[in-house]
Amino acid sequence: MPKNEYICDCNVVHEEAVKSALSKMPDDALIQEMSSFFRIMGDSTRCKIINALLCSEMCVCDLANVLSMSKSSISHQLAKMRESGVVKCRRDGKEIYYSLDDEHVREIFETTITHIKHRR
Amino acid sequence: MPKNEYICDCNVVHEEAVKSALSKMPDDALIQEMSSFFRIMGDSTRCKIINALLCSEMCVCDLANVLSMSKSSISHQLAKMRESGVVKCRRDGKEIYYSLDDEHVREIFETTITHIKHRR
DNA sequence: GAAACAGTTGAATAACCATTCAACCGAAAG
DNA sequence: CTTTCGGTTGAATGGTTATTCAACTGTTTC
Repeated sequence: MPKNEYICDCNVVHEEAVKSALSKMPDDALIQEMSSFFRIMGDSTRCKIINALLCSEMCVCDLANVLSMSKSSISHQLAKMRESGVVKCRRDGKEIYYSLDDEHVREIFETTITHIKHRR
Repeated sequence: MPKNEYICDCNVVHEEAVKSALSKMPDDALIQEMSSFFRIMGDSTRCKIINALLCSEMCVCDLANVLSMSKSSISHQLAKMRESGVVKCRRDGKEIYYSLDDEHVREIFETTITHIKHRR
């Protein structure tokens, strides 16, 4: 009789809860997209960008001035934020205007502010 | 006359928007706490942990079995998640039970799932 | 069409971080 | 008090990532 029938280095304590959690676990693609979304939000530079975009859409030069950073650095961040579904953009002449992807992003951001302030 | 009166390497395009965004920028402490919160959510292992905790509270061994990972690894992650206000814990005898810090965390997590699925 | 300017991109460096391993702590049971 | 077991912790390492720099696009204006 095996001492431990589980993969990890300990015995399961609550078998029903483990089975239930396993059955409700989303597929790996969704987990990857979620963690990627949060990872992109999880940087102080990008949080400042999101904060600026809460007010109004902005071009790269505007954001560079708000954050006192180079265009290049801001552009690199915006590219990642766009890829992860945090911001979207539109071109108008020479300028490219960035804004939050949709209201979900605003909601997630503002609920987090509430959460942080609440637990202080 | 200086060609560029701004800190960054380009001219501002929309001065009013920049000023407005600067005046509404939260203090640095809040930005740090927010980005730290999101950074902790932004890892596939930790997203799976949060998913498991949506169902019910769990001890470290339960989570190790759900994720097929070592106790040590799970424990390291939980320590960070606790520090950033994602989970809380309580001791009952030998076991320590972890759960989501509060309903805000659940709301942020579920809104993000909705956002990801919506933009697919 | 050439200059000017908003923005992008790739490579390189330096800082950061997830997992592993081994040792350790603390509560319960014998 | 000793053993057992759930859980924590610190150091080490391999992988990831933010910023800088320099070169490059694409659009407008002259």
